[in-house]
Amino acid sequence: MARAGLDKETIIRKAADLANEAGFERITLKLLADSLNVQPPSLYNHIKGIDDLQRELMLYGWRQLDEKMTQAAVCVSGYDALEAVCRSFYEYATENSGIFNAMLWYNKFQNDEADKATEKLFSLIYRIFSTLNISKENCDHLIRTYRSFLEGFALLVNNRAFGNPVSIEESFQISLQVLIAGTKTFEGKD
Amino acid sequence: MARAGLDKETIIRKAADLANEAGFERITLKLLADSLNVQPPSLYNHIKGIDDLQRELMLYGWRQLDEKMTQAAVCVSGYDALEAVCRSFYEYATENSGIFNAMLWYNKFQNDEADKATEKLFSLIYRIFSTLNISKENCDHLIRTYRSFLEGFALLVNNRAFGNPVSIEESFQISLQVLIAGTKTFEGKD
DNA sequence: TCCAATAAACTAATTTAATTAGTATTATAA
DNA sequence: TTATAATACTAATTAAATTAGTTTATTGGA
Repeated sequence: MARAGLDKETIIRKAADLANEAGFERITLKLLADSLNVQPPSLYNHIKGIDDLQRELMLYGWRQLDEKMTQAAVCVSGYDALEAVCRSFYEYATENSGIFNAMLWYNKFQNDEADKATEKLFSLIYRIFSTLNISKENCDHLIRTYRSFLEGFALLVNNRAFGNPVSIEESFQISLQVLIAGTKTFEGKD
Repeated sequence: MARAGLDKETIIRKAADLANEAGFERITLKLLADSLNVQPPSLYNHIKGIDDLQRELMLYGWRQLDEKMTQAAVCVSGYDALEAVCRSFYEYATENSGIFNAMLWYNKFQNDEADKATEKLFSLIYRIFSTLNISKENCDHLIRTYRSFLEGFALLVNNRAFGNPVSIEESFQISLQVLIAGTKTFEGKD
């Protein structure tokens, strides 16, 4: 039988596609194997199992997001950079809802690789905040504020939990205004 | 064989306990049945299956949270009420991480019952905002801002995604300060 | 009180997914 | 060219969800 030419990268990419199309929770090794025209056990030559697959998908997402956010911060500074970076997070999370779902469970796989994938991202945000005349200590807290809002907002959008006809784009814009106005009250504090 | 005296309520409560103790994703009908000293098929006399169980757990959570938040809003007003209500959300979500996890997937079961469970909650928040001299339109957006932040923050706390030793309690406090300061810039607007 | 109907539990069987064991075949590199 | 390693396979196992069909307890009239 002809070799399928599988490798880890191919498998993760296909899983990412399936996650975005059908939903993260609906990925099974059977479905994945079918999409790749192999039998489920063949996948075990490249991944350790479904937990490993999910972990790889999580890492894949954070690495892609890091790339995208870093690009968004090029040639902008201050609050403009902050806004650009937030917006790129939102775009990635909503355009890749399946992968984003895998990323949410970040915690469960806590390890060096995961830390490495998010470390660059953190230092990017950190660099932006540090140009805003905000104390290091408040920086740490504000990063959590923004991260919470962004993950929460994207999650709710992806889950179509915002029921009424109010514009989601406008809500995002106003939310950023609120956060930024609030952040400004911390300039020079401490 | 003696009847176990099962009913839907008993099953949901036990599932809620298990979700908080072992994690929402780890609930199986086998585990649940064992905890209730029955065989898995017996559960089907009261619930339609595992999807139905998860949906019921989601509703159970939103009803409990509604109750708790309403209590938190008694005898306070304005931004104090807003803060009290946010804090009670946070407490519930972190003290009931398993149930909160079920609540997150709210969307997937969108129906009248789910809407009814969150409707009261929405109108509570709405009433609070409407005392703050904020336009109806901005109200709609700000509710999304707060909701996103609160769900995101609780999710991250529950998943132990805030790695560093910075105080989580302090981050929550500062986040609320940021949101409230930002919200104040919308007073009288529009 | 008795009995029919209903509800609640059961056992047994089915389906589907994840995983493991063991085998065969292809590619590669000495 | 041949040994080795990698890759895919089939077959079997385990575990969970679910369905079918049966039994037994409860309960509300006659």
